[in-house]
Amino acid sequence: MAINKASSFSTRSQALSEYASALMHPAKVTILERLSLYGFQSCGELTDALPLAQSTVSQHLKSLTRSGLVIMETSGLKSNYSLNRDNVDEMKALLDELMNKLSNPMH
Amino acid sequence: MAINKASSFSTRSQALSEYASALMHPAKVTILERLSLYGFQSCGELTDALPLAQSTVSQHLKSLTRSGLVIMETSGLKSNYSLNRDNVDEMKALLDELMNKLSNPMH
DNA sequence: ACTTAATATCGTAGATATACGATATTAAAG
DNA sequence: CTTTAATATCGTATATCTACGATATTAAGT
Repeated sequence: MAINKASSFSTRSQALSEYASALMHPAKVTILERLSLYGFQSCGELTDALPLAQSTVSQHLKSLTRSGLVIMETSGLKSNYSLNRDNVDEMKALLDELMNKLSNPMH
Repeated sequence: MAINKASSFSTRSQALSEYASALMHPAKVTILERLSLYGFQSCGELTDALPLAQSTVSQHLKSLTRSGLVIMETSGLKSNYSLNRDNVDEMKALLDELMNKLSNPMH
């Protein structure tokens, strides 16, 4: 069991759910907000700002990168993370569309 | 391990993540859209519309109800589900706020 | 070369989500 | 009262997420 049925749904609702998964943990929301505010942040700066171990933060960053919302660039020893604005915009558009559907029964 | 650190974050980002969890599966997105479109739907109608077993749909409905986005009313043998508009609006406001933060670095 | 520092990865563990079939519950119909 | 129908719950299995400490990797500094 635990067969994956996600792929039987529309690509739009799949994309929506994948982006929603990127917001699923408060730490991830906070990371995205900080990346927007500061332009970029290293793993260490984010670890200092969050009540989580370095390995856990690195794990969250990997998950955000996989989701496409975040980009990593290395600079010497540091890894700098920043928002992928294109995909953030895409997420915004999908969420706006859904919110409009839910607010306005007229399709 | 697996200690729950979610409560160490702001109530706003916690609320956001909880609503995001309600969108985490394409089936849940589809259910919310159908509830908006049709006003209400029974478990059976939703099961007919989705490629999932009745018990799985019932489980998704329970999770959506727990999240506060959906309300259940029984009518004879049937359970009719509809959107909780107040909480949908709250989710919309939280998502709008986040999307604005992510689009516009000015706080 | 050696040490230090930043990050990533590994191993592990508990919690939760997804999925189903089988069964229980409950209301209506006969 | 028995049958039927709609839904919920139970039991179970797999997958994924969250979390950590320990370790590996890698770049820079000495």
